[in-house]
Amino acid sequence: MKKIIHWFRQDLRVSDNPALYEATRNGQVMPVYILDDENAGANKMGAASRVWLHHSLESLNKSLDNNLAVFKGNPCELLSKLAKDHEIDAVHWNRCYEPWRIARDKAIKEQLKEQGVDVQSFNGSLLWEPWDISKQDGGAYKVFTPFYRKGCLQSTSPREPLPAPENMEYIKNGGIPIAELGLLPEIDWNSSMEKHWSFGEQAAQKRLDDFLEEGLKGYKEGRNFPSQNNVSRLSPYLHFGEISPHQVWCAAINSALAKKSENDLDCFQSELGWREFSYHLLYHFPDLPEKNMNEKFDAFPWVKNDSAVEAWQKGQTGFPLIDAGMRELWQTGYMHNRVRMVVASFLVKNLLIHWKEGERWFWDCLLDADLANNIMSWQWVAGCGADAAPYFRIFNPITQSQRFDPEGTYIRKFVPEIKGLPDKHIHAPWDAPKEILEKAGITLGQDYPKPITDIKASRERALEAYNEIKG
DNA sequence: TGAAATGTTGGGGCG
DNA sequence: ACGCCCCAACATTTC
Repeated sequence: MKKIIHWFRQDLRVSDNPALYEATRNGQVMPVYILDDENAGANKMGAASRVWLHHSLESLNKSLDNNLAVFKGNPCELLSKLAKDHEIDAVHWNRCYEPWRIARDKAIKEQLKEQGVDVQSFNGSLLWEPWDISKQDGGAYKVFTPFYRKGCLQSTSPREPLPAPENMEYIKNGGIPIAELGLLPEIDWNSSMEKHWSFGEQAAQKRLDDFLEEGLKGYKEGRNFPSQNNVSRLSPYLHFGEISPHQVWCAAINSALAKKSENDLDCFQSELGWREFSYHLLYHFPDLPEKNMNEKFDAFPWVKNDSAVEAWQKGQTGFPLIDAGMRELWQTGYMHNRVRMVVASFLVKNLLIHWKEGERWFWDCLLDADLANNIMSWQWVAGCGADAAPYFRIFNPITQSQRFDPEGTYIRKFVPEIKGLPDKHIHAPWDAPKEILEKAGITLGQDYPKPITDIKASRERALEAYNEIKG
């Protein structure tokens, strides 16, 4: 019997966990989690993510019959010491792909090997490894469609999920209580957010099942409407590995509805494909978090405007759809994808604020904050990323609102102070006739802000700014 | 995974 | 009856 540490990182589950599965087949297991704030640098986990992590660790610990050993500190030192103290034969983990984690893990592997400890790493969180997908000429794909269709879909199919290990034999160990990681905030802003979610592996499976039963039908169209329940809302679970993309991919293919609506299935799978694309790009272009993929944007005339940024963050821009989205983010730790695109376009294009500013806010507020996805998506919206939206594609927040929230259901949920406005005027209150505003009990500038910018003028200003760098 | 400007077409009102 | 204008409605181009 070998003695093996399974180091949990972004794989907080026991089913379809390749590294854990192999460990339990080969010996006794010490399950370990280490909160590493020392190596992350600028990419230290945000506040909302920490709340999610807290609850997910509690859940995982239960699944492991309270055998999860939790630590805070530098994983290299901690693992090295644990291995010595407990005469460990091997350390297992599932791979992570953020540049700082790759560098850290490489150093840890060397350290442990030097100590005579075997290290095994596995793929637990990507359908295709970034180094297995490349163009004919050997280079990395920079365009989504060929990456996905030629690269991924014509490569080997994702594996079938593994079962949860049975009859695990644990190696007892200390560690600290999860509460002592200090993941929950001192001021209680989290409990209202928590009401919107269930945490942990079983909750993830239930969310997947519910989505496949209720949301997948009509996904292709319905996913655009923030008041409809057609999106999966699996992103936080995927980020922390409470569910694997393999489990999602295979369950979707095998679901009852998949055969009936292939378009919906294809569309949903391609969204998982975008996740793969993000990781692929971050792996091959590790300076993406700091640098514009398109260097022309280094000369872009970004504007500094703290009060505009603050209005955006707090959902006080005077544009109902934007404000609804930003408040959904603040209140629930999540924002519907369509609305993410609209609020991002507004910040970057109508306000000319650097995408990094929005990226940092999302990083801190999103429960699903994920370096690869967040960076790729912001660069995509800003127009500086790989296969990005062309610079002249500027969302009109009013048109988007009329098109994707026609009855104002989503707006009324998160911007209740204007809920008395009729559908026709809820998208642009400043255009409503006086008597209608009065009837709804709204004085613009008091009960709800006047718009902080002129959409037509700011659009033209953005086009001029982009023209400067077009070259 | 846009929006606005510009171009084209065809039906209806009207002198 | 006919031509002219207007303007939706749709298509194409441009940003």
